[in-house]
Amino acid sequence: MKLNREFYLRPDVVQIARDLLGKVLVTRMNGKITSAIITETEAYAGMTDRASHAFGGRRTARTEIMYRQGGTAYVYLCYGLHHLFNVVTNRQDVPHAVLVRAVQPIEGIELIRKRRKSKLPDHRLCAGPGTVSMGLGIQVKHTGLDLLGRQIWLEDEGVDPVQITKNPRIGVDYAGADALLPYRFTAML
DNA sequence: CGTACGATCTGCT
DNA sequence: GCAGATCGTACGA
Repeated sequence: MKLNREFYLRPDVVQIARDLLGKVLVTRMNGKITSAIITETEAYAGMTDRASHAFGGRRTARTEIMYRQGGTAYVYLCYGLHHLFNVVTNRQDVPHAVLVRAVQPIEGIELIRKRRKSKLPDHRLCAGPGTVSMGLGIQVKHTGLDLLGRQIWLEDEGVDPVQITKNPRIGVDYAGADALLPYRFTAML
């Protein structure tokens, strides 16, 4: 079952980041389905979070997507070459988002491996935010897509995540004190 | 306009 | 462990 709108509209983005562990991220590109279980996420708490693109209410052509209603895809280019996939949460005009940092392939593994051009074992194929998008075929052009649509969505039929750990986020040293917030969640399967 | 800098990955040492 | 890849975005002049 696809996660419903209510799941994404909930106000606590940190809770949603945790709840996304064990859920299934599915893409359908040119009729080809690939899917993977989410094992690592990070919460970005909108205007009050120095690590967020929307800090201070920053609202630009790129970040405009973050201000849409929960259940929207926010994809942006990082370091000029990586497409990072985020789940927008909360109601319209509250720019919260969850970055999906790692997944484990379950469906369409051959295609995922082909997209990745990698010989790594299955469970390491999409073990970082850039490789999640590459493996599932997600690109910047998909930013703004509705996650209740037919191209990218999330499902509830994953697994019960166990041994959830919470740590500071990666690569956000510029965020000062906010870099220490325990907004990163990792699950064992 | 010009420029500095990333919510990273890979391959080589 | 480290450097190089690579370019859109944001912001100041």
